[in-house]
Amino acid sequence: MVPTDSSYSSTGERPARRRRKEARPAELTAAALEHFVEKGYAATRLEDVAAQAGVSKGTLYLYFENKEALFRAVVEEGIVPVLAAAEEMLADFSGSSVDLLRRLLFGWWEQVGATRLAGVPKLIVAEAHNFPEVAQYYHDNVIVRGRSLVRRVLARGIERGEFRSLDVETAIDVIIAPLLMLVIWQSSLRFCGPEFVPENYLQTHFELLVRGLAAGEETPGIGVPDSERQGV
Amino acid sequence: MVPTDSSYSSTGERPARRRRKEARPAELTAAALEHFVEKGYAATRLEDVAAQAGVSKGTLYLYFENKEALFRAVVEEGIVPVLAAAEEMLADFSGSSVDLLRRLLFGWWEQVGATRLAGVPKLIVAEAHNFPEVAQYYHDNVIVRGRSLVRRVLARGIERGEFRSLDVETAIDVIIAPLLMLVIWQSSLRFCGPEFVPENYLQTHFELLVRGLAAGEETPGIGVPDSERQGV
DNA sequence: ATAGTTAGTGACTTTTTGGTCAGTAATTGC
DNA sequence: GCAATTACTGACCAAAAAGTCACTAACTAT
Repeated sequence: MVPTDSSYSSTGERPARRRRKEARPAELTAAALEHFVEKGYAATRLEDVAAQAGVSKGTLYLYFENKEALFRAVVEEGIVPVLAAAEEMLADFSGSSVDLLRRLLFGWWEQVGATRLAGVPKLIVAEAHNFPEVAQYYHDNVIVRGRSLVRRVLARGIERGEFRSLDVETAIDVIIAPLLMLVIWQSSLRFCGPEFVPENYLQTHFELLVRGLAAGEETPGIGVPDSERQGV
Repeated sequence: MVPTDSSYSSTGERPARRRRKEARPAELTAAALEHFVEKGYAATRLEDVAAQAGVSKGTLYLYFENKEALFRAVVEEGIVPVLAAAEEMLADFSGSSVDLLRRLLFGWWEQVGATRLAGVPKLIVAEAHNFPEVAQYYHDNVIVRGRSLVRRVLARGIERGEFRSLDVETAIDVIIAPLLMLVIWQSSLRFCGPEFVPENYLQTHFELLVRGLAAGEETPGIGVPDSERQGV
């Protein structure tokens, strides 16, 4: 995010030039992610990215063929490992499905939502049309696998009689949507004041979900609106 | 969206030039909305926008001072009337709060989600940082008022004993998030295949909500996870 | 008809920025 | 030390797109 060696002396001369072949790519993609999320792909100037990473524009082109390659690297970096960890956690879990769902939601928040990775969904949403192949990559490696995680939790809960049976595929989307919206909000509209607490938001979402999924008696009024109901 | 008079003759000569002072601005903003949503603000070429509206670039500059003014016009156009209609509907409604909530969700879908206006949220999300004053306008005139609508439905339901009491402000966000995510998805990732039906998605969201909001006995397992519970 | 008004045009200028490369200096091997 | 290597620099180039304006032609009033 910031050049590691930023020891300006008080006289204002620039920091000594350093050769750090290993560290450059990660510093550049980190800086690029920040700029892409903040300003969008097209409005991001590579010179600014390079400057934030503490190098010149020419150096950026030593490590990335062009702007699009940098964009691909930003997206492809560091997303998959998180999913792998979650998949493993889910495989050997023995508690209730409600607990499992809670773990999934809050684990996601800690591993993704509260980190710099939270900017990626906004980036994908904003640039999907301009980079269809990157969007496809994200779809196959993040969306499909993420949906699969939720699907397994729902199936488990239904099988064990903890959740009522419902349209699983659609429910997955409804469960994930507030999570995505949370990070998208945070990385675009910042005027959700200090009274907005992500943990409370997640907790409310979770509570609504658990009650909404719970097996039990029918809740009245869900099917056809009263106003459109014909006398029987 | 498209030049009204697009009668090319079979010989390939261009359509006759027409003077249509009144119609131009709306046609230009409609074309611009499409391009902005599809490619993003910075990647949109004004020459393309003008061409799609059936005029030259010079004409665009007759009606809008510059690119940013065009962007502002796109956002400010045609959002408020929809909200006004919803506010009125809500004011004189006498049925159950569940029905009211249903009307709000599906009414929003018909009036916004299924129209070209559906692209605006993605546009705002993507460009909020580059146009803080436009984001502020959208916040004050759409977000605040939209949240207020949902707040009144929830307050009404709680007051009448139809809904349990809960953290209303946070619940509002959780209710709105899947709606926004729906239109954002649709205007960016298009690979949600033909098996994805927005109406089903809305119905599932609604059903989860109604059960989640319903007044009634406590559902176990919501508070502290079993795994973290100490013996009493 | 026809002179006057103004919507509309598109070639041109200006600005911005992605991308290049000849040169510089930090590091390594001897 | 000193030469060889190469990470790094930033002035420069070229392409793209915003923005301008002298000119054209559709409409209008008389």
